[in-house]
Amino acid sequence: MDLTPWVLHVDLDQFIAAVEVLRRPELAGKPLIIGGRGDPTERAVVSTASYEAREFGVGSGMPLRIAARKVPDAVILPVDAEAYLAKSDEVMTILRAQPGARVQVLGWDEAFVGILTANPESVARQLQQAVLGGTGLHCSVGIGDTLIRAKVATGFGKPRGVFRLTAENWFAVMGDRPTVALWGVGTKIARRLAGCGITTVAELATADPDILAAEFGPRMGPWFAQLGRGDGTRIVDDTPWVARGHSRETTFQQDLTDPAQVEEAVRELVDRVLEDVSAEGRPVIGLTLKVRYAPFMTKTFAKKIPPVTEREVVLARALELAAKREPGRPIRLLGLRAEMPMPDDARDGHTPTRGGW
DNA sequence: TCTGGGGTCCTAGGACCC
DNA sequence: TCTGGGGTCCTAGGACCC
Repeated sequence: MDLTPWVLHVDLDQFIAAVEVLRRPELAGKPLIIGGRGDPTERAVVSTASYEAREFGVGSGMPLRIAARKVPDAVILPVDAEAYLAKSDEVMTILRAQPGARVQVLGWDEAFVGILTANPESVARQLQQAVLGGTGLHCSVGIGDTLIRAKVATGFGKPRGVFRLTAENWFAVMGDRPTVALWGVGTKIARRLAGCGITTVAELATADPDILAAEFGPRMGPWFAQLGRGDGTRIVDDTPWVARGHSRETTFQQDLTDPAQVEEAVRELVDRVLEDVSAEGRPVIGLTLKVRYAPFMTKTFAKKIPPVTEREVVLARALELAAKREPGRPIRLLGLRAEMPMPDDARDGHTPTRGGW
């Protein structure tokens, strides 16, 4: 037996839509859009669309209003975060129950599974069967010799499939694709890379490290080159997640103009944020207030503060931040983020990634 | 017809200190 | 009169992901 450490990336297919169909089987096969409070006349965006709705060009992040216009027959449902979290927990429990599996959760609907095996495809199929049998949900599995390759592989397995991406076939599969196909490269970075003459994954992999460092800095430069090669850690880290902070945001259906309204909104944000923070018993050591005046105009105000737990003190600090806004300008969104102190041992050793593990 | 809400990490530039 | 060099911390903003 030739046992090798493999990384499997498990990604549930159209997760949110699938959970809704489980609850309401009559929705199966219909174009389904989940977003906001389920009211397409409100300011909100699409969280997930079923494959049937995606046929019409609807995708996550699209304004609900526009999505509803594209698919007049769509069933539009409100986001039910608690239901998705509960289903997600079921899935993760099943994954952890697999013999020898180490599980690193990435989000509601995806996780890395590290496992020692001679046949990763067979393990992948087992995982799919276990998840389907236990929850009724289908998933795709990417197999890789690094986390990055496993994550990227999943896209080629969707839906309900399995795909393997390793050092052997990385360049054959990914080399000619645009850099934006990589996990962690969005449209902005892709454009800056193109400005350096780098448009494909293969070009990024062999790019001059000095040029990348000059353009993106000492950490991100080397990181992007590594990304182009698919290289990186193969260690699935199952240490429990410690949140760096918590935030709450509110988009107002009608812009706020009255200062008293703004103060009331800040008050409410503080209370909502503190619900999460105090549940963990950690003090607040920093606040960031986000103010959106118009669709493309957002300002943030940040302040480090001595560790504090009292609501009244946090509120006073938040109001100080709010006082820095442009007075009299209509506000479309307010957000408040509270930072919390990290245990010393949870700080270090992280590979630079954004919004990831 | 006009962009949610929850996260993470990186970088530039200024303040401040020695 | 003129402004080094190194370090840290903080703020503001950018980018990405699900």
